[in-house]
Amino acid sequence: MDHNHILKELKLKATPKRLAILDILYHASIYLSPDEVWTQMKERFRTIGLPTVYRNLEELAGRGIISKVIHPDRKLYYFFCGNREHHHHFVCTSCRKVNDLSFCAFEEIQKEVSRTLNATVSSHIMQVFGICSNCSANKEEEQ
Amino acid sequence: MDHNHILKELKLKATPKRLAILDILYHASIYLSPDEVWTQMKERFRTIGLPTVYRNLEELAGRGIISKVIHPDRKLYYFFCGNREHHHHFVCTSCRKVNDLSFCAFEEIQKEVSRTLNATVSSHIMQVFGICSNCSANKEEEQ
DNA sequence: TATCTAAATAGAAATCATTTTCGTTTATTC
DNA sequence: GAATAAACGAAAATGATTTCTATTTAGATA
Repeated sequence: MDHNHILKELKLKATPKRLAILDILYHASIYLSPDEVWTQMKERFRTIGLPTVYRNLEELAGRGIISKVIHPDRKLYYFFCGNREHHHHFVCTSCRKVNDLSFCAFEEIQKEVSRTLNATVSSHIMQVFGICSNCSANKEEEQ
Repeated sequence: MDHNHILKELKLKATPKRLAILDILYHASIYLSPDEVWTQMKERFRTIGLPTVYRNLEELAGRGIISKVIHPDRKLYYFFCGNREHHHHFVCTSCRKVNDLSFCAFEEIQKEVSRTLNATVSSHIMQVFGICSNCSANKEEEQ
C-alpha cells in the first residue's frame, strides 16, 4: 500500500511520522485509541508528541483516509479502512475488529425526514456494536 | 405530567432537585447540555452542585426517562422524550430541536450482520443531523 | 544541489467536560 | 418519629484533547 502516494495526492506532507501513523493503523487489525497509537509510535521514534498523534489522526480522518468510531464511552478510536464509499461499520466490542456493512438507510431516512418534517439531512452517525463470530465461538469454548 | 409518579415506579427518590431537572427538560423545547441544566437549576435552588446534575441526567437517561444525543463534538445533550418505544431522532443543529423518527433499520442491519458476518448485534447508535424546516425558512428570510 | 517557505512537530501547559471522594442531608419505610 | 439507604454539596481529581510557541523539516524552486 503506497501511503506516500495517497498523502501526496491530498497535498499532505509525507512526513515520517505521518506515514508511520498510517502504517500502524494499516497493520493493526483492530481499532486503536490515540494513546495506543502513541505507544506504538514511541517504539519507532525517540521524540514523538501526543499532539502530533492527535493532529494526524484528525487530519487523516477528515480526509477520509482513515475512519473513526465513537465508542459508547465517547472516546474516539481510529482504524484503517480501504473502502472509500460511504458506508458504516460493525464493531466488535470484544476483540475490537471492525467490519464494513453494505447496508445504509440514508436514503430512506432522508425520505422520511423530508416527508414528515420537511427538513434537510446534513449528516448522520450510525454505528453497530456487537460480538463477532470469532469472539462468541471463543466464549463458548471457555464454558 | 406526573413526574413524581414516574420516579416512584422506578424506585428513584422523588427529590425536589431530581423533579426540577425533569421539569426543566420537560419544558425545554430543545436539548440541553448538563451545564445549561445546571444554569437553570441555580435559578431554582440556592445550593445545587454540578455533579448532582450529571448524576441525575445519567440516571434518568439510563432508565429511559430522558434521552441523550452525542453531538459530533462528542458532548452530551439531554432532552425529554415521551416516546418509550425504540426509535431514533432527527436533530436540528441550528435550533437544537429534536424530532422523533419512525424509521429504524435495526432489523435489516441485524439480518445483514447475521448473514454476512455471523455476528450478534448488541446495540446501535443512529443519529441524524440537519436543519429543520423552520430554520431553513428563517435563513431564507435573512437573505 | 542550496535556498526558501509553509506545513509539521515537540514539549509544556492549558482546557474543560465529567467523575470521584467523603462528610452531610433527606426522602422513604416501618 | 426513628432508621437507613439514597441523594447531595463542595472541593478536588481525572483524563482525553487542545493550545501555544519556538523549532524543525518536506517539498518546491532557483
